Amino acid sequence: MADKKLLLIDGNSVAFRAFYALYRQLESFKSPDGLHTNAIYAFKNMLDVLLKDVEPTHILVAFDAGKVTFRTKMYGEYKGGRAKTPEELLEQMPYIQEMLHDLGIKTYELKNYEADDIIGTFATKGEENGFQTTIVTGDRDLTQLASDKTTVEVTKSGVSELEAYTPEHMKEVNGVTPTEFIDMKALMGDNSDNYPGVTKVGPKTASRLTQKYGSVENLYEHVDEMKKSKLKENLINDKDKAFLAKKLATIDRDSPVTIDIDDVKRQPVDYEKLRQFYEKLNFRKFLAELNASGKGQDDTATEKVEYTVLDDHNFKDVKVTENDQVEFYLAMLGANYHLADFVGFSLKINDQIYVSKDVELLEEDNLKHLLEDEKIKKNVFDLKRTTVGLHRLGIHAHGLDYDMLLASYLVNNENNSNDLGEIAHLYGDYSVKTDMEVYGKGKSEHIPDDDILFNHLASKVNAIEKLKEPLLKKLKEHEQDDLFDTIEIPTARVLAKMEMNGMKVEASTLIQLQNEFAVKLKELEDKIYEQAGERFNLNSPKQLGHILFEKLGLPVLKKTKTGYSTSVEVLDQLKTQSPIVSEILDYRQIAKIQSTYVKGLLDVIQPDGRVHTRYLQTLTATGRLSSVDPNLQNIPTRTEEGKQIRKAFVPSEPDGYIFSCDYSQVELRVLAHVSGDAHMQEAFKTGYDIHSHTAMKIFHLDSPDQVTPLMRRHAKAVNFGIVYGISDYGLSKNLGISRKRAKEFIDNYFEQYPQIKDYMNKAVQEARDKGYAETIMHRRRYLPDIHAKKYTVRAFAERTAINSPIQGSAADIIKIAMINMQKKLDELHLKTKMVVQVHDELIFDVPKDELETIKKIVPEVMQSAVKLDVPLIADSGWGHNWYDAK
DNA sequence: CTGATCACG
DNA sequence: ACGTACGTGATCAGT
Repeated sequence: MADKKLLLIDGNSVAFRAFYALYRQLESFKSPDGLHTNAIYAFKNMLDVLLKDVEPTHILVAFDAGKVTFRTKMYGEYKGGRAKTPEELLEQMPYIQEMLHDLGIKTYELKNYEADDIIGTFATKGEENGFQTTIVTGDRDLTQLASDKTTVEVTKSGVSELEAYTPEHMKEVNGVTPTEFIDMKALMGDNSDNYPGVTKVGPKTASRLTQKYGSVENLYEHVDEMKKSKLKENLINDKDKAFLAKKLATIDRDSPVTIDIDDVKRQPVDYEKLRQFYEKLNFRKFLAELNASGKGQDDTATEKVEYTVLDDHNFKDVKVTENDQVEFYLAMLGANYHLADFVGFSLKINDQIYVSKDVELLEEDNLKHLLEDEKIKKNVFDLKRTTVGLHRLGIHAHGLDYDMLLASYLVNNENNSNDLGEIAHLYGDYSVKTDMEVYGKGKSEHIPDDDILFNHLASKVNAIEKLKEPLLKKLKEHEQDDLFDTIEIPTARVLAKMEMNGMKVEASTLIQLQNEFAVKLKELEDKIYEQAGERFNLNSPKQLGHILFEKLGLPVLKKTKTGYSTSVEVLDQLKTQSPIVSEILDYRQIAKIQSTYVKGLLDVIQPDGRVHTRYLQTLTATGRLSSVDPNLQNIPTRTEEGKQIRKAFVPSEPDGYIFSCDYSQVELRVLAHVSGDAHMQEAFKTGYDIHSHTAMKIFHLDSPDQVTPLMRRHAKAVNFGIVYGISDYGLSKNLGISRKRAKEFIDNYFEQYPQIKDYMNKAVQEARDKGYAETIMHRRRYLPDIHAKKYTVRAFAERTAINSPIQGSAADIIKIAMINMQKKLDELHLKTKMVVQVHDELIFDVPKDELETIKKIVPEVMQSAVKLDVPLIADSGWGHNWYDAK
């Protein structure tokens, strides 16, 4: 017999979560009849995940039957004062029930009882009948039902993440057993259900008392023995409240339900009705799934795309003029397009689609011309990838001036997918599958049969064409057409050049370092093992924690989720306790450099003696680039050992130079600009050292001479903190000063730079009003969490609202500088190559005789990228390797 | 595949 | 009473 598995879902609570998970898309999720469908859609998505994970034999979705329950009769204020359920959600509830019915899932509600009680009752039935039970809810109340046979999954942020409450997890979180959780709630009450517990008792105190006394009843038997205290007084005064709260908090595990466990057995899906339902609500994704599964089909079978397969004979038939609409897609298997195998290509010219696996056809005159002619405009998905791929075939692409990937990134960068199919789905087009569906993943990744592959490639060019207009319309609505045309598209072209050029890395230098570091590491290892009295894996935080905190008995200053923390922060404080600690720190530092940089870089030097990174242009939330394979944006610079790595980065020509130019304080200058703060602007205009200036301001000094190095260091941290959306706690931790002192710094700061404070308030308010934060070039970052109920979540969104326009505008600025820079290099026919970007810094590979020109033009171009209310300053350095270019 | 750690701006 | 600085990527251990 199959396993007996019971899934119990709190329908109202999950629908509520589902509704808010897609709240931002509320108005885009509408059926043709005008019904909102976001909660129905998200509910189904979540249900699919659950069905897959749990594989239940029995399911019940319980709903609340109405406002009046035995609890409201007991206590009139129960769940009073709650915000009314939004009408847009209420209207969806019957449809959720209808959908569940079509899916063969039982729904149930019971007059006078809440969904919780139905679930409690079935959880009991499940335990009695030998079921393994999973409960899913958005409400922590139900966690009291957790047992060895019953797991309670509580939805975390959104609906996709779940927190599994087992008795063990309950113990970790609340320090009590599931049953004791009821007593804990009795003492602390429940704000969201609007009943009080004992005055001044919160989760901490409630947990402590429950752990000590086990139950409310037992606590009150012993209350007289307690020491005189405010707490004791409160406990005595609020005894009635506590007992009432206990009744309210207790889920009825024996409510008079009229159905039994056999009635919730999963029934067959009614595919025909389900299809009609999806059609009525315009759920194209689920319809596509139905089609794909071949279930409940009618005459709308999976869309087959018409295409012509190109080969040696017919490729000449492809003809194109400047007026044609052209889409092109070049397929490679694998993320790293510098190396990945070609799979094929697809080409759409007006209504005609061509596909082929033979990418060498692209080198034929007519096709090569099509791709290289600037006047023939091509729409693509991932301009940079396409450009690099074609370059490997000897084709120099021009006229790629629309990129679906970049467009979708600008419109909404919450989803950072790089998959054409996934992105198409976001915009309601399910005609194209994801690469994962077609190619598989991991071990089973493979190229499918021709008809499937060709259909996939054809559907891609189709989707690029279909979604172009809607995406351009969105860009226009967002006032992002300039950002798209004059920044992102040209940046993609510049980055393609930088990546293809790559940077020369001398393996010999790295190998020499590798040997030196190996000796140092061996010495350190020996010393550490000797003091530890045993050999162990130094790279394992777990084993290291065991040695330091259990064997050697060092004090535990910080813990992680999984055990002792052994981070730098902790070890730095323990340095004085034992010499082993300093040696571990040294070991860690060198081991990091050895494995990540020396070994890591050696692995990615290509046969041309160079590394070819990929800049990810559509990943970050702020508009910055990121760099992978290898990451050239985190090459060490802070320690001398680390810095040595930079000696391996050399110019192409032996007597050439690496030239580096970085913006000075670009983020603070952006802040001075966007805030309009007169004092900060003045400081930048007069060319003050900004951190000293800040030190003068916050320490009330008259002259820069009075600023000590410590004051400057503190002021610098405050300036950084401001950019990050400061808190006194964060600053105090960073500087190792008291929280009070940190608060003084911040207060002084805002007093001295009042418009900065105004800016921060305005940034947060604007994010609340608009739902997003925006850079000087209209790059957006959506911040749905700005309305979150939980303080931590909301506060994070607020800091983000402050930081994103600053970090993002700085990213806009350097992108403009890069575009102008490449243009200048081309105009002057220089051989110098721009090779690396590190957020506020550009690195160049310069032939000897161009150094003087570069010294002059690079800072000029960078400083004039945009016109701010304060000057932009860029500082240069150069040498025969990256280390010396400072 | 996730978490801890540490490299960068 | 609570928990916090903003962005990233690579490596390793251990589930």
